[in-house]
Amino acid sequence: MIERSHLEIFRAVERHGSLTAAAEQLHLTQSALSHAIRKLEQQLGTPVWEREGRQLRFTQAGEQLLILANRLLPQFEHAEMLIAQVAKGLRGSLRVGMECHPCYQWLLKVVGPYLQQWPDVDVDVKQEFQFGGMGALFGHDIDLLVTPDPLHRPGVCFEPVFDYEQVLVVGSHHPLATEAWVEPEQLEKETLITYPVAPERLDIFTRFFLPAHAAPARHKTIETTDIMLQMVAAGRGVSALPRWLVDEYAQKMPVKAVKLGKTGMPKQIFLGFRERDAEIDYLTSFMKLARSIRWN
Amino acid sequence: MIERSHLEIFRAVERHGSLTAAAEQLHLTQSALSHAIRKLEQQLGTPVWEREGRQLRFTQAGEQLLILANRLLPQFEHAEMLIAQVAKGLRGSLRVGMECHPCYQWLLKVVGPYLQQWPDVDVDVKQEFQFGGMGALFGHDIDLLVTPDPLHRPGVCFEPVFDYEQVLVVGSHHPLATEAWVEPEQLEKETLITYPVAPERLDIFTRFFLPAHAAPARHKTIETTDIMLQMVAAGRGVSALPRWLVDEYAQKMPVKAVKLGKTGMPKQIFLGFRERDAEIDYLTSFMKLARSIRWN
DNA sequence: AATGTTCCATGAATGTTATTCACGGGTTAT
DNA sequence: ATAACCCGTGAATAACATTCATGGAACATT
Repeated sequence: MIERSHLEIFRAVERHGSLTAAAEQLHLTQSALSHAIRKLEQQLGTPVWEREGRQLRFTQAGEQLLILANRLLPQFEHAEMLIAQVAKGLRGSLRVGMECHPCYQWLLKVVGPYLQQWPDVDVDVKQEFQFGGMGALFGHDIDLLVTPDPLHRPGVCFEPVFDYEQVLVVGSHHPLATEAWVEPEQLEKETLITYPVAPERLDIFTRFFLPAHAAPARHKTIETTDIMLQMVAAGRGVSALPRWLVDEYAQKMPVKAVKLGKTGMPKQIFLGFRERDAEIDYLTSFMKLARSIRWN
Repeated sequence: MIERSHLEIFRAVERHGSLTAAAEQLHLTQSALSHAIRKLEQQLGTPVWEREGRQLRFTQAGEQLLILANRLLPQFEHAEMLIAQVAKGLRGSLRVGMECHPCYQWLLKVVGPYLQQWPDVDVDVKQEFQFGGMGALFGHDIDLLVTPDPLHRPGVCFEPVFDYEQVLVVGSHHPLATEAWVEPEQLEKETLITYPVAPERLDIFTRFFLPAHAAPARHKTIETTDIMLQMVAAGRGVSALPRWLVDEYAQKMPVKAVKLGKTGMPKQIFLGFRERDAEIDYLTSFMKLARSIRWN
């Protein structure tokens, strides 16, 4: 009924004082405006302005329309600007899903510079998914998945963004602290502390204990990295974490990293994304930035 | 660019989940919507939704449009409702101009019931006009003029709304308080207190003193009725006011009304309005109500 | 698998609407 | 008075929106 064009006419008429002048600004003829308003008046059932000699005076209905125009038109224009930015890939929101607990520390280091580089992109981090990280990616709950195990499926791509070594963490005074590496059997009397994740998704089980048909004495789960390492420092157990993470904590608490097996346990973190999104600049840019972050 | 119709489509699609269902609600065909959105997408330079198997998923641009739709459409609808009421004369604002100081007391008695009767009409009272009450009426600064002297001109109508008697007010202990009426000469040693208005617009001068070639000893002006009557009660002067007003104050302070001349001074209050506005219900209703208010 | 249903996209045909053009009447300024 | 300006109106036309008819893709059912 009331269309955006009507509001445009009202605003222009108010600004310029006459139909003719308003028409010029709108790149239309005076006649077009006259027709448009006439029709609107018929629909509304009331005149919106009255001629007072040569000039127009808004009626109360007209005043209402004017208020509406001044309130809504800027919103239309703002939205168009926003969408134009979205279209150009300059603005958007990037929802990052995490399937790897300690990676959160790593992500924080990436997000900082990224927000600088893309001031109009909002970054949102999600950590729990009803149907797993892949489900979240397919269901468009997230746009990017940080995971140590890429589950290749049509429609999604994975790119490795960084390599690291998974190590055993022990308290500084632990007997194993001085070993060059540990074998599974050496941990059979230890308490293993992990994040609360199914064992089949923990490399320490799938790639270390199981192949050797060994197992730790006890298995505890803890949600946060800080508490976990405090437990380890207190000699209450051992854990498996990325070396770079342990190195950071080792500066402030008595923990030590020990190689898992003689050759160590190399791991990779991947970023997964929907194939379709491969052209979104602010998304690929995130991956590029992620790869460039170096760890000493 | 983004039209109201686009927002309608978005809202309907969100509510019903499919183009077909949305089209039905909007009394259009599915094809119409498809075309409309296609064109919008071309203009915006970005798709607004994507097909995901059988159903649609909004893109980020689409989400923006959805937010816009949910914010703006209710405003359009509200404005249309408002204007419909204005058109029917059920809603509006009534700006009342006062050219008669003591009438303010009277107006208050009318406005109360009126606001009850017309809950959607705002009443605004103005008391000062750059070009007089008539000028304000013509200039659309006010819609209704309360005045004791109707100045008939083409385009405006006046209707008497109430008759009263203008009387002299004196303190209860004043020598004149016991008189049945006073003549101009009896006031030649008195101080006359009036509102701050040009003498030629005061009936006490034009209809009482001037015809008798008499005048009061002094003339003071006071803005408010309360202070004026306190001065009179204190014997510091006399004044001319409507009888109904004096009667009200006489209950709480020692003042008395005395007839001006043997026959008294009858007056009328008129309501003036633009001829054009004669059909506005809430305006004529005000006058009708004003006439019906009785004074004991 | 084959079939039917549902939903959307597309292009041509058809209405419908918006806009312009041409004109006339009214108002203001010179 | 006269000219300049502004608005309203109606007919002609250009632009647009909508429908119709059709086809393809994704599900659901058999």
